[in-house]
Amino acid sequence: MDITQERTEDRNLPFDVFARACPSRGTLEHVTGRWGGLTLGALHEGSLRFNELRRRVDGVSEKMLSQTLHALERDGLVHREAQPTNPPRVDYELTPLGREVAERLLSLIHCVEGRMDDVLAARERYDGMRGTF
Amino acid sequence: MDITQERTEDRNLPFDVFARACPSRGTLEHVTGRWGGLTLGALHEGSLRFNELRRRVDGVSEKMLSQTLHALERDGLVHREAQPTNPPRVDYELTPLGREVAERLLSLIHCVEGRMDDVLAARERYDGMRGTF
DNA sequence: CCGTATCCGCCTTGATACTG
DNA sequence: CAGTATCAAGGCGGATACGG
Repeated sequence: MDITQERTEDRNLPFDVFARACPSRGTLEHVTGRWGGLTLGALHEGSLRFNELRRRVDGVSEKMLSQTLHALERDGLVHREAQPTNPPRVDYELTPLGREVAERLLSLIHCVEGRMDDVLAARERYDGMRGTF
Repeated sequence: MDITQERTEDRNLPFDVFARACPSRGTLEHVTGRWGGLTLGALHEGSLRFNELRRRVDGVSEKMLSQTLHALERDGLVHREAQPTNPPRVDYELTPLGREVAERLLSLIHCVEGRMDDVLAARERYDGMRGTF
């Protein structure tokens, strides 16, 4: 019932991410978490319905997507627009704040994707070290 | 013995982060994981030794820091420099690739930190909705 | 000082079933 | 379609002890 379990970290103390009790650490984890980032990334391309999102983010379960969306909505990054029709239609889209965050996140994602061959090469070097030496 | 448990995701397929089997998803998780991001952030300020890092990143255990560093080193984001002295001294620092990634990550972190009051306000609104009526 | 090895509890996750 | 409820399983992460 409590959306996403907040623990000890969420008290109001100075905003130093490195400190255990920093409130922004929680939000950061929602954003960078396993599904949060991919969800924001998907929504950056435009408004999406629940099951569209589910199909787009490969591997996410209904439950996790639901939890993720609630957390992001609560943090003010995602806006939920429900139409009381039948069948129901619910659209999710980024808020202005969400767009800002998503853009920086995508910059990171693209950076990693673009340098992926470097990463793969580094891995082979690393693994080679331990195998032969 | 296998550093950081790689699962099904790590095959060589097209680099579409949204796909379950995308190799960059793994690296992205190392970078944005609970401790990966904070570790990169700390190292962005300069080279650090193991225990300096451990003190800097509040709440990380030896085991998790060790795992995190290995994953980042394997991905070519962090360089490990061991001096065979006694007592041993090991310095960790970002590689050029690591610096690039860390900068984008920090941009994200600072964005979230800077807008934290918006987030907190959004949360109060959200929680208020569910409390009353 | 710099880690690795082992144990173990708990939370996250995923599957399934169900509701509006 | 758009979710919530429930439950079992296992991996993640912490604590501890030990090794180089």
